Amino acid sequence: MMMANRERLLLAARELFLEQGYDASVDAIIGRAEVARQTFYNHFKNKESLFAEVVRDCFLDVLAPLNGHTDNLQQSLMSFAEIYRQRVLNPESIAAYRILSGQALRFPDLVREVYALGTGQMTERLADFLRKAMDEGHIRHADPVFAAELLLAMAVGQERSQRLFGIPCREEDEQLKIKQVVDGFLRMFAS
Amino acid sequence: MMMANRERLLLAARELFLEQGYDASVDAIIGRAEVARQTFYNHFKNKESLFAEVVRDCFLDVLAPLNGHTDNLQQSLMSFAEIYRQRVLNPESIAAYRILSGQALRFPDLVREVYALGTGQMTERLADFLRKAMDEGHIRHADPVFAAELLLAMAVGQERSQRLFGIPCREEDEQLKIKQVVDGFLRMFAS
DNA sequence: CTTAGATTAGACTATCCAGTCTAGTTTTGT
DNA sequence: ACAAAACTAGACTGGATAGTCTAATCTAAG
Repeated sequence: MMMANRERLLLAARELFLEQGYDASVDAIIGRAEVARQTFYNHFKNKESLFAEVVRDCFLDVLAPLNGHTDNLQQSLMSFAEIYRQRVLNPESIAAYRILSGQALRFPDLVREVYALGTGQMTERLADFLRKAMDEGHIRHADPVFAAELLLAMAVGQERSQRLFGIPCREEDEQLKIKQVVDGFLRMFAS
Repeated sequence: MMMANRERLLLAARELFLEQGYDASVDAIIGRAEVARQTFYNHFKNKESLFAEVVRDCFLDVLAPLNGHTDNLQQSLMSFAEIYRQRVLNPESIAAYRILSGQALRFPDLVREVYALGTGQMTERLADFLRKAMDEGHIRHADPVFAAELLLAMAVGQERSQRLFGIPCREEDEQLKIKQVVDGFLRMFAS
């Protein structure tokens, strides 16, 4: 059962880090995991290494799928944008973003790594997809990375900031917003 | 000279909070301000009230000017976007964003207030401007708040995230990027 | 000059925290 | 069954921190 305790610690730490940030104490974590102090240090070198492991997990959940077909751009991009928004705007992702950006000075390498695994990879994927669509003449030729970053930014709009800062968002028609964004994007890059 | 010490404390606290977040210690702050411990507590009830005051200052610096003329939309929006980017992406603003979002759970009211003063007001101004442009037929009618939030998001793109996470940004032609964003935006909302 | 308010240095309390260590108990593999 | 590994509770160290308090010094106004 060695793994059971390790998993309990990871789960408890994930919850507490997301709630309280890196300041969540080791005492609190072992308390929630219902595990002895020594057990914690059997499984992890120190608090930092536990944090690194938790954070790596969290940010892999951001990756949104993108079907490779460029024949129906509007539909592909809309379903991509919808899933991306879900992944990126849910409370857990927001908390992870908050904590990670807050620790960017303390753990610069970890934070860069995790960003590369999440948003970085997502940008690359989308850029590849858009490059293909450009080559096939569905949209105008332009820097695909620029276009990808632009679409990602448009898809989340100000909502990430609002959620990060605890601003109550006016509820809106999710689908309509996504359609407006994608249609607008396609009009920007119409060939 | 009573005010001198207060100002020294505010300045030192601003520097240290931006560097180290809310964890910057009172000792460090009075040390940098070269002021005695008791003096600190003469001027501020506690650390939290100093933090609130510092943070309110920082976020007022975000407001970007927007000339009221809708006759040359491209030019107005480009100069607006340029200044907005400068204000929002400079290292101090990034640090402020990091700290503020990190303290959103601890000081929810303060954080909401400061967001409303900064980005919130900026969104309103831009939305008013766009509404006017819509009414005058320069761009298509649409929800002006949605359009404003979209333009703000497009103007910063992924760069805020990259800077928050310490990702080295590929240097690009600032002006070209701004032009592409504004032109794209105008094509989206062409009447 | 005198006095009141501001300032100084620094001691002090009370709390919290990460990480180590001890000693006794349970689980696991063989 | 037995030994090794894992676990438990909890004490302990060393260090940091916010805020209070004291007593001495400085400054400015009357």
